[in-house]
Amino acid sequence: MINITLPDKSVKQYEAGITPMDIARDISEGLARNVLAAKVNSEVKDATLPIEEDVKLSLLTWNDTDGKAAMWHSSAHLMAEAIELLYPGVKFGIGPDIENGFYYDIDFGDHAISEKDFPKIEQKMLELAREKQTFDRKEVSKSEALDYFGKKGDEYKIELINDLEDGEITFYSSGYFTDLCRGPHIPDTSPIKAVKLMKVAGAYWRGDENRKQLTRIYGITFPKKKELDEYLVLLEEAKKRDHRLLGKELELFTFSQQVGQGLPLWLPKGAELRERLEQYLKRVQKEKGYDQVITPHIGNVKLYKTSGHYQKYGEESFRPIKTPVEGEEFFLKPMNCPHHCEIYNAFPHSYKDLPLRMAEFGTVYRYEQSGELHGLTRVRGFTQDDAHIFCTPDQIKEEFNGVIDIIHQIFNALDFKDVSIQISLRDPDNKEKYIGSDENWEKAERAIIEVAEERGLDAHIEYGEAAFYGPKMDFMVKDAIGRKWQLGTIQVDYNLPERFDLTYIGSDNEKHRPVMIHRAPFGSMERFVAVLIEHCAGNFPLWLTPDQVIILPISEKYQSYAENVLNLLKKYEIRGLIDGRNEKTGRKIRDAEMKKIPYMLIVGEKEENEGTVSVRKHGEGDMGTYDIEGFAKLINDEVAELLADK
RNA sequence: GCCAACAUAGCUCAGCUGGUAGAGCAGCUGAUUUGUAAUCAGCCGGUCGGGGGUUCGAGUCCCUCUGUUGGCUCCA
Repeated sequence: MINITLPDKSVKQYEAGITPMDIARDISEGLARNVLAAKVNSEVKDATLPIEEDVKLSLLTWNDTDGKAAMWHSSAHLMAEAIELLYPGVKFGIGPDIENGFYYDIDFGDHAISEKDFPKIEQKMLELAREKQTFDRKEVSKSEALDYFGKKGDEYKIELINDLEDGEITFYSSGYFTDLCRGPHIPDTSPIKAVKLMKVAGAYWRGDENRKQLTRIYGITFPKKKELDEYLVLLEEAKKRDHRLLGKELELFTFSQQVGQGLPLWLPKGAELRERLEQYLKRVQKEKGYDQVITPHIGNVKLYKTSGHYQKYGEESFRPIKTPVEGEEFFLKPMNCPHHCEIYNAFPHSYKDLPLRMAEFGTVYRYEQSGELHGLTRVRGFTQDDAHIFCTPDQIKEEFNGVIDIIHQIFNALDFKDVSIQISLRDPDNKEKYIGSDENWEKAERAIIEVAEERGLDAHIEYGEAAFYGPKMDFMVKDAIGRKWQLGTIQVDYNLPERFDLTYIGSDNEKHRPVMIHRAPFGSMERFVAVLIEHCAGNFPLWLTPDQVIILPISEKYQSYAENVLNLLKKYEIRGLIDGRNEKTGRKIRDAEMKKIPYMLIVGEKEENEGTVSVRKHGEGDMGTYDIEGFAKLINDEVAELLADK
């Protein structure tokens, strides 16, 4: 007999060789129907594999991430089977489960596949799923495996097998389809009740752009049709929040073919909003001891040879600009740091000057591959809320703390509640890759980890993800519908101080090398605004939104009263406009709601006589009557609350 | 850059297998003077992304360029 410990800590005894499926059946028939896989100790396995010794066991269902993964991985096999039946002779790459569904990379040979083919593949998958095909695991020797795919003529699988050790190779067969696969899989295909293929895309074999591009088909499956429908609704919701759509509707920004792809044009409302963000950050930074600087948009090629960027990115950048007479070469600046290093070098520095914090909303230009461009999130010209802190190695910790304060403060003001952090450190097994002394790296890495610990930040460490010039800390936010975005960053840099020969005189009257910290709380204004739009679905925080109020006179008779109200509100620093159109109030309200203006003030005879406004809040409705001062206080209190340094 | 799809009025879209462009909204004009999510009527508006080809005839078929979208690769 063996002891099986279940998640509720209860222990059950069974004959050795029992399967998780049998145990599920022993617990309840209902559970058995829902079991997709099993977690045996810490490994996820097929629910049909026998257990021979004492283990901890969790039975995984659709409610478990690992259960979903098994289902989706099995769905990838099911799709492959359907495709193999419909398009004989295709060759298969890899087909894993992903966060939302699965994909399979397939070489269709000369046959071009498109989304038009999806319905027939989906139908075939459902048909096969109904056959309740089991996933049968089989251990095979390397030569058997090579023999099978050799006969099939699938060079991709052969390449994969060649990278595996003999003895660790398993095949899974379901219905007419056999695949090289580590598993685990669901017991049979019956839980796959709803299938949706999402998109086709090209994907390089093994992610290598020099190798053949396979056709990747993405899909997702569910145990209930209803869940698929809900998922599609969620996708619709994400679509409605798309910053490219809202950017156009709310007149925030646009693009022009004439100006060039990836070069955003900020419209008045968008520019005003962005300016407000910048002013806010500037104010916070001023309080925290930053100095604002301004540098030009181009820099001599020599600057980038010194910084090393020329050697690294020269060929993949925009081509240099040449002066007509001297033939001198200049590059559009791809980052601000080299310019800032030269500002540092303009004067000698004492240790007493440090830390020196140099901030600039610097617009930079980077050549991005055309296929990479996307709305405001990936562009060729953008403005970083950049700053460089020049400090001693001992000051790193304190400076990190200061930057984190700023980041928290602004995320808070913008209603990003769910913030997580990635700390990227050196690959401990590969220290030669990095510039800078071992001692300095250790000091910086320790400082970053300590800061995260002392502040109790939700941080995780990634080894080997540091830049070659220093460790970094990246800030991720989760938006209102649960998507993760990478925003701010803080990076330690030992490289540029070296390359630009930055020094300060220490208390020992000797020259020392400062450390540089790059930091950008928003990252780029463009990307940040995009994320903000999607996060708040265009309903910006009151302090930031282009128009805070719109005054809706009931008829032209009340136009002058509306103007009086607007002028009074201006005195309280409240931004607004009047909808003086010859339209019915219902229409004006509707239009104001669509423009997502936070407050609507309806004024007619009653209000004019009493010197009041009738307040309607966006998305909520009638709030009753306020006098002007009372309303101004309502607005200003709300703004103060949002901007309070919590 | 690569794979695939798409590109028709300012916006959202219709236009079957090729016969010479249509709706709603927006805009303009007029009527209406309006009380919490669309008042009515009329008018204006497109060399169907650019170029080339097939055809008696191309928005529709083919090639090519540009751009957009979804991925891949990349991201100082």
